[in-house]
Amino acid sequence: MITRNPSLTDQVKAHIKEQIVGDEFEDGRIPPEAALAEDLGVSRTTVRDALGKLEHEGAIYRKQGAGTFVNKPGLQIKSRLEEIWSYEQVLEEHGYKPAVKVLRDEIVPASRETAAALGLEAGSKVVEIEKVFLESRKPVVLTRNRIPADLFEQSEHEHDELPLYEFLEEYTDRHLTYYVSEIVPMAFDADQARKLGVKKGTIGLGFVEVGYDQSNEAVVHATSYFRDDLLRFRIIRRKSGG
Amino acid sequence: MITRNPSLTDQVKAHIKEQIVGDEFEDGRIPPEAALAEDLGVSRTTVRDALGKLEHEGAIYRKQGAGTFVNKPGLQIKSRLEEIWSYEQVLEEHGYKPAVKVLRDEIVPASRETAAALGLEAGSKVVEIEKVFLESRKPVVLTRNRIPADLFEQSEHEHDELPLYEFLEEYTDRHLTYYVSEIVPMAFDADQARKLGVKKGTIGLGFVEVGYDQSNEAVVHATSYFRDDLLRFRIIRRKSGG
DNA sequence: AAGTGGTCTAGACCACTAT
DNA sequence: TAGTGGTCTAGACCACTTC
Repeated sequence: MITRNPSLTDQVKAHIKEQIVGDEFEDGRIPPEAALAEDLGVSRTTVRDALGKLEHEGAIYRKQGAGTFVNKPGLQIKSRLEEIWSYEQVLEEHGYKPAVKVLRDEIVPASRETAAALGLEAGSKVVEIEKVFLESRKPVVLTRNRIPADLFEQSEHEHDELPLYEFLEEYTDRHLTYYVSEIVPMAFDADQARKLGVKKGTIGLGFVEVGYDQSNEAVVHATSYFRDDLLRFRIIRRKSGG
Repeated sequence: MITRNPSLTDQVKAHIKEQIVGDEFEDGRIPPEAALAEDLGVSRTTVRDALGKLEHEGAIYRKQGAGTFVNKPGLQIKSRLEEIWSYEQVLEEHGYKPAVKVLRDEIVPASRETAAALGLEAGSKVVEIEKVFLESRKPVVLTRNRIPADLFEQSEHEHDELPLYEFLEEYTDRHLTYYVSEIVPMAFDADQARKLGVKKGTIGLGFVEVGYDQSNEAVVHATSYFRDDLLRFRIIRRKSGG
């Protein structure tokens, strides 16, 4: 199911990113687009697409008429909400060595919320997987994923400790492409608190999310809970977004 | 300080968006890019850029080889974190008729946090503006903006009830281009609770943000607090982002 | 005036989906 | 196999910053 090599644009992006983190640009000034294009033997469009991605993730900024520059503070932003795709990765970025523990993995009838989120009949069967992500034995993240059971060809599966998108590609023909996430501040209940290793009533963050596949169909209803003392999310908000 | 007319791309985007919300596409299917380009008399690149923006904001989705389609659920997502640029706008999207009240507007020495966030000497003067946003007399959002005082040519200013980006363009030569926001779940203290019209200890969301201008300089340190019972944020998280 | 990023064009070819 | 979106090219002109 794995597809083609990285696009030219992504190769150019990676190449420039390397030079940025290697601090190879004088005064944080990145060469003109035309020069980059010629040096790398690609069109200016390809260079611009690559720079656009780097700008979007905060690694560089551009000033019309002036040039393109390294954004040093932007490079240091960790756990950007828009870029999260697996919690192991998030914890690694923080310098942790993450571990995953599967607490539960079973087929249950969908709750009303899950059925609504996934567009299922009430009471349809879903696979529900509960995991905690830990760093040096301290729980940081608790997740509950619910996936329609009929997406799976076989009812048995291993590897449920994999990141969800890999798990889905392993056992179904669905590819997660995006999530819509609701951000919920909350006091943890007894169950959540116990699994996160904190006292009941501790304040933390929750996400209520629906994940969609390549055909824009809802494939997963997820709820996640985070220890605010160990992990805090950031986001870059841009004017151009609207 | 206002500049040129909307780009062709943005005009095309607006045109297609109109047709989408007007439900003018059969079966939610949007015409091929080549057809749109010819009909509108622009290049396919321009059409693609416009469609790319619409896809990014969740209004459409594309399937390679198959076509481009209206994303009905995506159209209904309100208060998307990435797109927020003024809280009046957010409240309007929710069908509220927002009001703004300026609680405070004064020049004070920067706190340590503010000085660090803005790269100022400790104790430098900053303009601090505190506002609440209300809907039908209920406070929903409380914000505190701190701007270096020496950005202002004159020490007096009116119109401090304007959205911050308009206020800055009115009185300084800085344009806000993006924010880096940290998301903080919290229990409101007595002061916050009183100003938001809730009980002390009520759980809500906070942002701690730094806003940057067109030259990537920090121009505002903002802290904002939200009533979770009246306003909840969402975000679209994409795999392509990384 | 020179240099740089921003927008736009016209066209080629590839990868994938549907039938 | 036909049709659609995805990638890439080469080049033109504009808007803005810098000197």
